[in-house]
Amino acid sequence: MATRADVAKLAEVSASTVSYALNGKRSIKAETRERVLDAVEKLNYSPHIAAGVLAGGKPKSVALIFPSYGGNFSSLHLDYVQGVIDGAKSRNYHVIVWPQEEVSTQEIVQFKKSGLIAGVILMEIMENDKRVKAFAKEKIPFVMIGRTNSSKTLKYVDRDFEKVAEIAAEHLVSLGHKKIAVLTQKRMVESTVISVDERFTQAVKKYTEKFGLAADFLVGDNSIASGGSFFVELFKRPKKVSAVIGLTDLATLGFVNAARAAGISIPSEISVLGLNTQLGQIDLISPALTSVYVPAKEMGNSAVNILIDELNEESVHITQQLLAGHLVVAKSTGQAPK
Amino acid sequence: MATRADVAKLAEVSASTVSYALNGKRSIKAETRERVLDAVEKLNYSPHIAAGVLAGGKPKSVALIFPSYGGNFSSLHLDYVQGVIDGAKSRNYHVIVWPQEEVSTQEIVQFKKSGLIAGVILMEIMENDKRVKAFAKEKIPFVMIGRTNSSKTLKYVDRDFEKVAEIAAEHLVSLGHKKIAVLTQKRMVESTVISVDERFTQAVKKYTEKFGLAADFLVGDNSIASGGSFFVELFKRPKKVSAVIGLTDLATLGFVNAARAAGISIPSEISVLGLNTQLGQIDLISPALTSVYVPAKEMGNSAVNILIDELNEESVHITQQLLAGHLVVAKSTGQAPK
DNA sequence: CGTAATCGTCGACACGTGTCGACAACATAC
DNA sequence: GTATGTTGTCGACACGTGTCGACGATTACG
Repeated sequence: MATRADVAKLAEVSASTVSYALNGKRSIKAETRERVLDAVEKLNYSPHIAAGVLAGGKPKSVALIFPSYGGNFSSLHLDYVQGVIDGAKSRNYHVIVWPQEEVSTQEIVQFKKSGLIAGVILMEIMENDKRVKAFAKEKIPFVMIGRTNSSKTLKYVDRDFEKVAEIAAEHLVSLGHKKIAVLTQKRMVESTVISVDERFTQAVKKYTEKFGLAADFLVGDNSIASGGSFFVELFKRPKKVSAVIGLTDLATLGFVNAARAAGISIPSEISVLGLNTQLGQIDLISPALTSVYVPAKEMGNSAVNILIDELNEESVHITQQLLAGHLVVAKSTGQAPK
Repeated sequence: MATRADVAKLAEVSASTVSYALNGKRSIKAETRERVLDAVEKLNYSPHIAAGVLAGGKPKSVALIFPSYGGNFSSLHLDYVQGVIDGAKSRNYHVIVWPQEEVSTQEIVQFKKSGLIAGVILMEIMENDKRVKAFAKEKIPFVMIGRTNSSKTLKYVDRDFEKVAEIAAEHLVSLGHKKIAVLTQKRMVESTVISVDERFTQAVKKYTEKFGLAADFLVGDNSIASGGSFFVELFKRPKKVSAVIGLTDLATLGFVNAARAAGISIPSEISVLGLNTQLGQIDLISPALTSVYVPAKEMGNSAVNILIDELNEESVHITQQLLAGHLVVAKSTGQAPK
């Protein structure tokens, strides 16, 4: 395999000149650089990464804690990871993944000391996350996908719950809806889901009020069965609603299925709008669900970019970012019945 | 950060003794090793990986081509990846992921030359896969998850289609079924799905015959709608079947939903058995689907173990492995109606 | 007791790169 | 003309580890 010395010899320059020609840290005559690049091409040279790291070069790798699979059928995590990988690649970084285990944190700290890792991307953030504390203590740069209430000073990418709620409320209002129901999930202990759900619920509360929508919040869990119960509960009430916002995938799906089974037409009798969902991406629900999608890939991409910006600390950068995602209007929402 | 020299000084031995005490490549007096290990502990020393690689040590990392997300809702890929990561970790290897792009292959070749990668895990194998050719040409060790018809001499982990078919056929026969239908997918061009589906179809053909099951093969695609069509087609026929094997997730789901909507009871009127599915893992289908699950994590785990075995080439090892996965009996299959 | 083999340890070197200081050539300013 | 940068290049060294050859100490064996 070709080394810097080989390139230097072929280009008839010194070894250090080759380095500078390649990394641009000192000025090199254009003609010389040409010669070097030609030689690089001819020898198919690429710098030995380990040697570079050892010699004090900054590592070009980022660690990613790979989520433990939670058991729902969401492709969310896959998209996060893909966003991170693509983002890293576009900036010439590599991604090293770790399983999400207790020991991993300690190992990453060591790996960082080894010089192979520049920073870390975390997902599935929990309240009082031990990893967060460990990385902060060791001063290892990290960015979170998601956040907790105590994340004020940390770097993260998260959903813009308020914006999503606003988009949703606005959409329904624009269709003439006045009374709606919101299908929420009951608080789950020690999970990232807690805050996500609470935040969404609060945001929806805020924006439905703001837009003058009467919203009824139903609490269940994220399952098909729960979706069916929502439907039953809703239609035995006297004062009916004309639209429903579902905050969880399975419950929303269950609701739609129950409605169809009961002969209730969507959207002519009731509109259904999904938030925080991946459902629309697949042909799983009928009619196709109008939703505000989770911009998962973008979030992953953004996270890794924030991290790399920090590493290069070229200037002051964004350290916290909220992404809403777009409303995709499909077949499940329509004009409110008169 | 502590280096080997620091450890050596504290343990009052030479630097090389520290190395040998840690890697066991030369015999060291037990008492000396103790001293070294104590010093390592005290200084929280861990070897600088990049330096090790540079000095000729074998890299302890494996590359994984991260699948491009195909758009179905399967968590299959997530499980593969998790299996690979866990397996690698249990053998003290790290996993570096690449997006599945044309350029990645070339980059991995370079990375390998850089000495940071020992081998590669491939998934989503296609016929005439360029990556396979490239790695074979460059003599980079790799293991595939999945295979093609021309994989005879390559290393891979794949599903044991025959065994799965046998399990399925046996289960239905044991419940007294005589006539069944099989829901298959039409050939898709240039995708890993081709061979998987063909292999399953052939295997099912073989074992239904072997067990004396009359099987009717219906061809559609993997969608809810297609599942509905299957149902319609099946029930307008004169000679009815008592059980159905679904080879794809969405079609199977569509079939079950259509049956329920039509008031056909599962399993008392018709049994449904899913192969090659992740469906049962989630509360998405009702009644719960009896299935032979894809042992995706095990496959990932196995693949990385085959790779690492090869790298260590301690002896002759398994180079090809077929995994069936277990039959999980749920609520969707029962005795054939008389 | 003498010789050979083995054990345990040490010192030295190579691996390939990043980067600092030095220095010649050249441009700029007065 | 001299004094003062600026540009372009080179040589040298450090980074931390794996491992080879050497060598004294110990053991085995006749």
